[in-house]
Amino acid sequence: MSGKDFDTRAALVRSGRQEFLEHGFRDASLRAICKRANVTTGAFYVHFKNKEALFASIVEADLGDYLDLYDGMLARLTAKVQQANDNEVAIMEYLMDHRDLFRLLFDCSEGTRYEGFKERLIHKFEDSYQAFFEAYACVPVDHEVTKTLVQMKFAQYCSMLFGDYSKEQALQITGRLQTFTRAGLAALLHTDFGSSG
Amino acid sequence: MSGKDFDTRAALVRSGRQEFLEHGFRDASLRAICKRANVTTGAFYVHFKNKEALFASIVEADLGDYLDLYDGMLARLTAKVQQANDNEVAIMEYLMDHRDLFRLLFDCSEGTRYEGFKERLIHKFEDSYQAFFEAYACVPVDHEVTKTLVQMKFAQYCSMLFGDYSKEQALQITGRLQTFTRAGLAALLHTDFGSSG
Amino acid sequence: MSGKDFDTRAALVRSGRQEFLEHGFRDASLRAICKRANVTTGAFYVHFKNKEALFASIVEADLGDYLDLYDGMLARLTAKVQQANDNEVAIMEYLMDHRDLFRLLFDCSEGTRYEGFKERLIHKFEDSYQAFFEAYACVPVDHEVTKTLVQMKFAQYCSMLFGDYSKEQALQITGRLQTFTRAGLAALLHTDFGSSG
Amino acid sequence: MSGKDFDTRAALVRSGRQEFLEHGFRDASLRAICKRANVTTGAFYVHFKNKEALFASIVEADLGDYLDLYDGMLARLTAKVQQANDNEVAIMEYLMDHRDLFRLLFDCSEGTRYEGFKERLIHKFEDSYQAFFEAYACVPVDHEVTKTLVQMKFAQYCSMLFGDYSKEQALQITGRLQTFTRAGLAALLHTDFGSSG
DNA sequence: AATGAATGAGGGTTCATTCAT
DNA sequence: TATGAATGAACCCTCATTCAT
Repeated sequence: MSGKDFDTRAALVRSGRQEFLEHGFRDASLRAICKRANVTTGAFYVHFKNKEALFASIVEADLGDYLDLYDGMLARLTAKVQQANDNEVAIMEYLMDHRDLFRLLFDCSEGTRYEGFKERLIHKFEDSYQAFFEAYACVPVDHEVTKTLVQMKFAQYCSMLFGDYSKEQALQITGRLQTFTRAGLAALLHTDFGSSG
Repeated sequence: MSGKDFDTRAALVRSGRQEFLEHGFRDASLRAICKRANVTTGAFYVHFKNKEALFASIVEADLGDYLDLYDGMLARLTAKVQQANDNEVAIMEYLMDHRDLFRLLFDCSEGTRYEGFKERLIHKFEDSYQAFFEAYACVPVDHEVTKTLVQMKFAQYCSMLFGDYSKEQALQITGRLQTFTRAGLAALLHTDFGSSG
Repeated sequence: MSGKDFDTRAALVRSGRQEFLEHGFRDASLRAICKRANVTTGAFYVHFKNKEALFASIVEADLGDYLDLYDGMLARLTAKVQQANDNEVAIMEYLMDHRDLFRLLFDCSEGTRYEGFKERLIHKFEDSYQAFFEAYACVPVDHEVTKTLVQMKFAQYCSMLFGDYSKEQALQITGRLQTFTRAGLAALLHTDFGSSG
Repeated sequence: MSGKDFDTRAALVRSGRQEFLEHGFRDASLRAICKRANVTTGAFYVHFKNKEALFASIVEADLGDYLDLYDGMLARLTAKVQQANDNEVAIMEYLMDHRDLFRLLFDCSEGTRYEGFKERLIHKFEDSYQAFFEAYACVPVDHEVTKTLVQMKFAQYCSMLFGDYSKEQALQITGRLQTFTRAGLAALLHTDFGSSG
């Protein structure tokens, strides 16, 4: 817990984040992470049990201490969906505020215990969407159609997450796309959502 | 030309396809491919110049001989988009007819010369969409919005490609989603596409 | 002994000679030899027991059937030396007439049973030179000096053998160098060899 | 910087030198080098980037830090030749003081960036000799004759370098051979070099 | 006589992790 | 806390040779 300790650990977290983002967990080299952090491999193992522990540490650092990753965040995100579809901007804002975190979890976690995170989150979204459809649709929506709609929604998220956008741009695009999504869903469900969402 | 010859090569292609689909090109192990095919590593090199040649062979076998991969297919696919949006089903059918091919190219080709295939294809789609919008939209569409729409469209394709659907199911879902997409675009462009596409 | 047989064997001998000359025995690839000869590896083993047998065959083909390599040729060559030093040109002519042979034996035979051929030949030369010196020198010549003189003589041979000279050029240079060698030896031995050799 | 560290590296340098001298760079096996040094293959790569780096390290260790290999040494050696031919002993002494170095560079460097070292050095010598001849000869000397003379000179060097001589013996033999060389050149050039060189 | 697929050992190299210091 | 040398398995690939056809 001394100042030096913190520096080393912080440097590893920083360089680990970069390497994992660039190459993914499996293809990231521990040596490269250490080299980028100006730290020896031995020092690494003082702070982290192994490569995966570094990944976990990065992911949890991004999450902050107040959030229980596995349950809390999914609940948090899906809760917003359940408030109907007028909170797209809120979700996008949340994702953009934890950009590296979601990039890592969505695209770079293969080989860690977080593998499949995106898929699990998608599954929650599917349930939420399906519930929403059952509540509002004048016409039944096939579950497989829902699945694909959720995939498309996640593609929208990822487009922002992995694109070169500022948070402001991302929110603006999200706003524009709400027109698209809302009209599309209205047609699909034979439901009029009104003008405000 | 003996029976045995064909068997080994075919076994390598089969096991290679599986391993590449499961782990991606880079993380697939040649030893594992050979073991799965009940073949020694030396035998592998009788049939293929190297690991990438196996990948190329699989990809080209899927393509068939009638298709020029790099130019032909992109042109072929994007041509369909340029015919407006009433050929979604045709595109989906094409993709589903070459399912493993596109799975490999879209998701498992990192480290091969096919790397970036999906991104290049997406870029072509962006151009096509943008051209389409400029022709039909009553309201200008921001290029960044187009990009995200294309990402969503590819998510739709991938949802079928990587999901557990028969071609028939995929086409049916695609049909249902046309309602969604068409209405969404109409709202976005302030354009009425009529009832048939 | 059929026509076809001869062709294959001859092709292997020809391409083997090239590959051995270019890479040496050890670093020459049997596959490359076969490929250059448009012959399969299997066919190779019909005609030759193994890689070394091809080398031996090449060397013996060059020698002709009338010459017993190990003893005969050494005797032949060293006999000339014993006739004093006025047969330099004859030796050079002999070497140039069997140029590939001596290139192979001198420089490309590592790993074969011919390895050390040059060294053995050099040793014979040393003996011959030493005997010559003992017969003609007015002053004793240290054996180690003899050794180096023989090395230099072989360097002269190799300079022609591996250089890009026609036989005529080689003989001409040899003639010029006789002036050098003779005067040098005369000074070393305190002996006057006269003007003709 | 610990004692163990130095030992391993030194052991690898020592065994590498032996293996390279015995088999040449290309045919030396890293595994064999490691085994001879009682070290795992992994340990090798702690100390050297790759096989060639070990070779370079050995060569540069032999050179010492005061000498710039590529330019410096060639200049150094050829400079001596340009001082006429009375410095044979100095050259020989220099070579014998860096015996393994020159053995490696002359005979074992194929496949490394030092490949062709001897040939380049020989070329420099040819230029120096030719210049010397043009300055002192009463009779023109054909360039091809010069080439062969240089080859013979190098044979003399190599005879010492690869023979089993002490430095003292080598210098003594060199002295004796000066008689030979000087008289030979005098005859060839029709020039009297006097008694001292 | 000829094929060419198959073998299995060995090539150089990289890896995450351990451990004496 | 930190070092960095060491491990040993795994990586992709090449080799001379064998053998069923």
